[in-house]
Amino acid sequence: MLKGTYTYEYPRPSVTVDCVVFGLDEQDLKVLLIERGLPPFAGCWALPGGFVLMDETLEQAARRELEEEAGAKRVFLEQLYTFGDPGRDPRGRTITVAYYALVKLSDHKLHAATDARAAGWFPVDRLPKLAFDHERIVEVARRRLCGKVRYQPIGFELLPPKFTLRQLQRLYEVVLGRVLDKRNFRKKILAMGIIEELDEMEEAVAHRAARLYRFDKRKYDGMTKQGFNFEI
Amino acid sequence: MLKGTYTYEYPRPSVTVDCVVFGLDEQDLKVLLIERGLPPFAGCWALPGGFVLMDETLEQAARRELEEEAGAKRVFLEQLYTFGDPGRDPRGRTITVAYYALVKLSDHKLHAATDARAAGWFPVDRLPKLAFDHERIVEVARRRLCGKVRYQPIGFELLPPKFTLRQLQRLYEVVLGRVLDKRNFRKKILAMGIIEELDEMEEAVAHRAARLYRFDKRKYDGMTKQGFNFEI
DNA sequence: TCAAAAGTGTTAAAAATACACCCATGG
DNA sequence: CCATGGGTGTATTTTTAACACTTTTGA
Repeated sequence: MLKGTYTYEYPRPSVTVDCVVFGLDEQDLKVLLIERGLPPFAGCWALPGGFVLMDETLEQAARRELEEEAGAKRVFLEQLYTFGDPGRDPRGRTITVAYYALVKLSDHKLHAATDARAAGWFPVDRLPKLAFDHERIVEVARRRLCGKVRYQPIGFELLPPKFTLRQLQRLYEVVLGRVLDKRNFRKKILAMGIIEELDEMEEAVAHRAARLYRFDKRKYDGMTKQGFNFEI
Repeated sequence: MLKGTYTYEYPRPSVTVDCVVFGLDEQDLKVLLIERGLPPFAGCWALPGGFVLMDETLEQAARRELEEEAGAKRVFLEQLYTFGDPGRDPRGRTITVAYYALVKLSDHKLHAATDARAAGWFPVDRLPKLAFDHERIVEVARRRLCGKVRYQPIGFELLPPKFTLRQLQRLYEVVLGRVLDKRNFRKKILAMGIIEELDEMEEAVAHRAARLYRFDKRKYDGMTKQGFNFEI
């Protein structure tokens, strides 16, 4: 991407991508934010993102930014919505294609890669003031996650590869914002037959150790072809 | 929008909107297409759409194109997805924000307004070859409609303001692609209490006339606030 | 031995499904 | 008088919801 002059017959907007990166820890659902170094909104927290290059797809742009700014590689990523109101960027008309990503906070190579700029995980319901219209973007992402988690098995993207049923239940409770009945939850999720019981137990807990499970994606894909529908 | 020269430090893509306009008639679910007059893809059928102007929102751009190219005003319109692969437009990098619209084919001021260019309604599962990646866009729109119609009362946007239960049922059958049980369907939809029974009957049919109903949006909005969830 | 979470079944209520006949109308 | 779709109820199955105690472990 050479800096130079590019001339067009009609004015064109800039196009960016922004990513709402969700992670789950013991306390809450969290969002990864980057502290902006440059104006506009210098010193303000913002979503990781940047300009779309001319020879990359939108998803590639989002993955590139995710890697450059958040150190996140090979994560679940899905297009969210495109925000393009005139005036959303004081520098001039900018259209941003927002994505949301789900990462395993246990993989904590994450903000390591964040070159020199401050990065941090913030509880999704106690965010600092954000740059641009990023608060609205996070809100749309939160709603999408809440809706989608119920009928697609994407929640596993927020957990380590091996997890307990309690972790899984807490995930749904946090994302959906309501408590679930333990026995009914376990019955339902196990009846689906898409999570595999392992011969391993939780370790180093100050109480009875829970069994570990793993999401069986191959089986899920097979069942999906047979008409199975995931639903919590 | 003056034609002239606009110069930037970095290259910028063009940004367009395209609309998948769905309508329902006695036979099928249909999509509105416009015959292209100019290259690329001159003579080919394509979705109505065009460039986003610098001072309008994306939705305004979509509504403007819908009105200019399809004569459709005040219709249900929702953002679908943004398509931006390099190479999807042979003229150069073009990112399109796709919308889908639902219109009442009974309002047939529709393709009237289509200035000089040919427009036509095509069955969604027997489309001609389309320009650009518009086939993919229609496919994404069809899936969105199929998913959304089940948990949001948007189907009514495809029917006249007063409709029979049979029409409503056929709508769901066509969109979902499967048959529904008449008695169970009527039971369920009436039990929701969001459609109002009118003192009017169908006219000029060669069999017993069916009662007309109307979607009660006020009531639906009220119930939604109380936690009601529409579901078919 | 205590605190903390793991694990486990049954019952009742609600929702979904399957299913068939008579009625009204216009041609 | 017949063809066409309108309109209606019940029984069965499935799904969901409510609910409490015993077990295991480490501190």
